[in-house]
Amino acid sequence: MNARRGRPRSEQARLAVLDAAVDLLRADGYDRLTIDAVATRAGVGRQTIYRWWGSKASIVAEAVLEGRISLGGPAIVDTGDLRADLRGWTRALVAAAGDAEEQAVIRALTAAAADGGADADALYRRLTSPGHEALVTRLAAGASDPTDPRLHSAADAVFGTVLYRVLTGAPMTPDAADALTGLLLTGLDAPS
Amino acid sequence: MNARRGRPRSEQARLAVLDAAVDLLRADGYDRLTIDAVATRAGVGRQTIYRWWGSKASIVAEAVLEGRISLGGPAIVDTGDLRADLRGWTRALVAAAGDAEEQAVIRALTAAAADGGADADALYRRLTSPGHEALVTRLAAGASDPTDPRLHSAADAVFGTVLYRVLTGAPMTPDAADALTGLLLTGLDAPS
Amino acid sequence: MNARRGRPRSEQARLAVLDAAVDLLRADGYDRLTIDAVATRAGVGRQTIYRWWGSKASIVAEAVLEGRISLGGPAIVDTGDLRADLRGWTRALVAAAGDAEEQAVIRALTAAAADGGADADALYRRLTSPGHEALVTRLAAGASDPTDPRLHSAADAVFGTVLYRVLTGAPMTPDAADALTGLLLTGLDAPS
Amino acid sequence: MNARRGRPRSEQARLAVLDAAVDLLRADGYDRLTIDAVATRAGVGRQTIYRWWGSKASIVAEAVLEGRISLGGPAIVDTGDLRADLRGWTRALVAAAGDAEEQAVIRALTAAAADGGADADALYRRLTSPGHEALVTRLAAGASDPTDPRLHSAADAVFGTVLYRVLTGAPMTPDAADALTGLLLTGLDAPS
DNA sequence: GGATAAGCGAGACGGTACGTCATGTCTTTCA
DNA sequence: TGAAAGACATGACGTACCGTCTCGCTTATCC
Repeated sequence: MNARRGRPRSEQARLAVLDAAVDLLRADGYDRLTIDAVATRAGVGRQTIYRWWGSKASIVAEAVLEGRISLGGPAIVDTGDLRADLRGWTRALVAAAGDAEEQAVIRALTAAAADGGADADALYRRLTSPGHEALVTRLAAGASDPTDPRLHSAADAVFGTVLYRVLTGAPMTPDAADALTGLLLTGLDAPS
Repeated sequence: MNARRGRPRSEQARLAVLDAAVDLLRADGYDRLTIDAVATRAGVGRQTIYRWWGSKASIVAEAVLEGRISLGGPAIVDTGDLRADLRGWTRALVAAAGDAEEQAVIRALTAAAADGGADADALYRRLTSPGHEALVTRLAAGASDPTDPRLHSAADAVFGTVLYRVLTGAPMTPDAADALTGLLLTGLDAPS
Repeated sequence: MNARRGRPRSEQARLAVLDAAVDLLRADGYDRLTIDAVATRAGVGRQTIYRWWGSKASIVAEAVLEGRISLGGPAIVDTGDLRADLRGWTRALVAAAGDAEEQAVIRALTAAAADGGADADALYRRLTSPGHEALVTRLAAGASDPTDPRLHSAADAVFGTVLYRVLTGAPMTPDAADALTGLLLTGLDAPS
Repeated sequence: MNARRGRPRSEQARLAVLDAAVDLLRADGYDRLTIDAVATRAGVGRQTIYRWWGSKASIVAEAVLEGRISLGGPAIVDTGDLRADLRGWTRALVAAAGDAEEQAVIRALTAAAADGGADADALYRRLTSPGHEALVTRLAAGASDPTDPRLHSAADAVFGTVLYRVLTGAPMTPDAADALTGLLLTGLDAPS
């Protein structure tokens, strides 16, 4: 019986907005991403954006939720050799963070989270949590105590370091990546 | 002799601008900090700001350079007990980062660095480097090899983690601080 | 087989629209009268208005046609004394035009006629013609030549003057009304 | 001592705005005259218009004050023959009011006065008063009593009738003009 | 000590984007 | 098939800042 009255929301418009936003974000960065530009590029009325999103951050958040934008790096494999798996994955993450376009996205989203409205931090959490969770899971699989809270600390340290280095304009080198994984894994090996 | 002709730059105006910028930054955050507002609050013509700084980031950078804004936390003491010293300092840093106003500044400057113009990353480096250097120095003093590059990695991890947790809206707890220092120091104890 | 297929037009909706339009017109004036507001107040879909009227002016025109809005002043009596009848009626018309709400309607409809779409002048004619015709009829009853075209000129002069004075923000006084009727009746007494 | 500080108002911009407004008014009518369009055509920032005028009506009012727009018809001559002079002038006024572009202006300004903000009626008065005053003066020159208040009533009747006929979409014919002047002059000849 | 020069507060300039409002059209469900 | 609901693209509104450009005034050095 209940099926909402009135014209239903246009899925086409929704997708066009998200596409346009991601394109412009990659091309120009977050601060030069304007609602006007998104609307124009998407071929959509400005009011439509305000109706459903209301802010740049909301649009980007939805793009993140749909997986159009992510920061997790590649998936983590489990070969049984934790040290090798983690080293490889961290190197890959660092390499991704070294890419210019990827960096633009990181900066854009960090800016969104930082200058941020109410939902901005949630956005950031959503953005990094898939990779974060995957990392914790892989660490737990190789750990003596899979519930050790230090696993989360280690994962925070990995993402935090990558982010920090991007923001200082000095992205990590593969050596720095190796040093970090070594440090953290050795630390985790010891009892807390 | 050449001692520049014309009216010299007004130190009073310079200070008023920096004061106003810091006040507004703390009060409203970086994105709501406008040149207009700074000029008005400082009782200064807008052109004067453009003449000497040219952008929001430049003003904030100068405030950082003058020590009006810093992110380093307290100074690191050296009692001979590296573990205790580092644990105490990290807890203090984390406590500082838990303060609402301090958090506003962190977010503000992160936003500046992230959505960032040309000088933004340098600004960020300048902002964190005093604390970063002090941390590396203290670590070196207690390390078997004071030139170990992993010292920098550890310092990056500390600052990166604090930053990352602020951005996700979940600032670190004292326990998380302890876990992180334990992890890193244990890692550093082992040979690379 | 019934003549008209489908759901018949809702008389209730039609009346609600006209009521709402007149209310809003009196309250806010013509320029602040919006289709949106009429639809909302009438509890009617916007499309219903576009289907049957298509413009603000059309709605107002229908309200005029139904006598919900008029500008004619009172009815003209015929006591046999043309001068007295006309003088009394003109005074009444002028008094009506001095009323604030009545003035709002006059201004509203004049605006409609002036900035007007295609039908606006027709609206204006419909609005004033009942009073105009009644006035010509009364003049004809007292005139030596009931077909004298100057009767229409005199009627135009009466309505035009009232309108003009309202628009200049200086509504007529009873004395001015008397002066005008005197002028016109004396003029009509003389042969053309 | 006092000489206003800051950049002085640009006369060029002011003139460009007035020119653009008059052009667009003549071309499109008052309701299709938008601030946006005026700014664009004048090559002026929108804010500049809002700074000095704040509304369409204010711009038009200033154009009227500067004589760029008027409704008075031609000047009234005084050949000694009042009847002939007035008949000629009224015919000219009616002829002018029959011109399509002139009519657009009349409608535009009537709309402005009618849907009108605070200053709109003053605008209308300013618009018609030069012609009105000239007419009263000419009537006074031929009248037995130059202070007769009926002279103003007659002038109001002339302008009011012309306006009314334009608004009803039935502009006056030369014959109607003659009828009106005849009516009023005969009325004025008789004692009040 | 008068000329020259540069910085100063003030404030207007042409712009861009904002977020809101109303328009007229279109598309759904319900009666 | 009419009517309500309500989303759609469009475009003007008035505001806030942007970065630039005159102004008159002030404060310095230089001839």
